[in-house]
Amino acid sequence: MKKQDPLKLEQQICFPIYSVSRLITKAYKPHLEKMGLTYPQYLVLLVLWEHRELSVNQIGEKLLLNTNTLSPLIKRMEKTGLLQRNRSEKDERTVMVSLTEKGLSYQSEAMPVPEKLLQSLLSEEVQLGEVMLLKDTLDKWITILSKKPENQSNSL
Amino acid sequence: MKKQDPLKLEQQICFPIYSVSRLITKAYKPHLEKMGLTYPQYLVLLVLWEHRELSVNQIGEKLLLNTNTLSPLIKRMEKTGLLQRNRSEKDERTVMVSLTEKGLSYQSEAMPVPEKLLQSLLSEEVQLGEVMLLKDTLDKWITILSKKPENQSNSL
DNA sequence: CACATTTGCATCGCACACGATTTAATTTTG
DNA sequence: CAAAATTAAATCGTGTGCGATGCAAATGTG
Repeated sequence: MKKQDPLKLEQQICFPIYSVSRLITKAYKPHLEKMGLTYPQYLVLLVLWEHRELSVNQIGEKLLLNTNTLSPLIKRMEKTGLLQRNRSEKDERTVMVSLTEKGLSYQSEAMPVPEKLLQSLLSEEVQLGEVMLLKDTLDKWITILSKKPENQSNSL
Repeated sequence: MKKQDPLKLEQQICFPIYSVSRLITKAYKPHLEKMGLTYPQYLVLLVLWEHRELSVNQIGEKLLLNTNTLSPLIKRMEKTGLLQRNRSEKDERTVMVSLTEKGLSYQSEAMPVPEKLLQSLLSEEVQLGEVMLLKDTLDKWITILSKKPENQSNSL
């Protein structure tokens, strides 16, 4: 007999996700600002370390972000010398993004960060297995939520 | 033998949290925009439905948001007639926030929303029990992360 | 009781997010 | 092949988040 009032903050599922997301971004901060990075910029580096060269759209597909978010973000990263933007020759509409030496070189410094962060999230209370379960659930939700074409707006 | 490269996007724990948080906000949108609300504004209403009158700081404690975020947000909500702001008489520094009739009246419309959203997150793949586990983990992380005074910046 | 400190809120600047729109390049279709 | 439709980025406007700072009211200290 747990949920009496679905509007109580403590009963909410979404609020903890929203809060933890912000708290984790904050926990990343001291590690990232040594490199002059924000968390979303770090995510862009992650996919470029893995794929070397991608279009703006391809980065967006991997990070689930649209160009209206990515375009200015990538331009800021170009300005700080992390990456370069080049129009594709095959398709003039496409902008290919690739890392500079500087952007590549940050990989080694970034390597230990996720592990450190994970460690700070583990405790007596929260074991690694539990984290893996959580990740599984979240991954399934990403599949569900990013598929939804237009969310149900019947009674608008 | 799962994690070879800690920098691969798929290995990250934090990225799914970040993405799901944004996707959930988006999933809330069609429900909230009927009332002209954003998700953070909805959160403010949640705590006010529960507590009737709170200072800006008290709202911030419950939502883990600072006044530099809340002040403008609350002013926008005052402008749309959802709540009112009053300086406390006991302490002139304190601004007490309380709901208007309009803000109160939205409660009934908001009531079914969390349940609808939860339903949209459940599936063959994701059962209710799994969601409860996830919430437990996240709540523990909120405790851990919101306690950290200043995050470890040893090698700065 | 003067004065330093603390506290509560607000303001500023910057960086996301994202819906809506624009522009230019490519593809489709008649 | 020309007009229409589609696609890739970018731009615009609004609303968060948040570190840093400012300011006025309250509190603490000698």
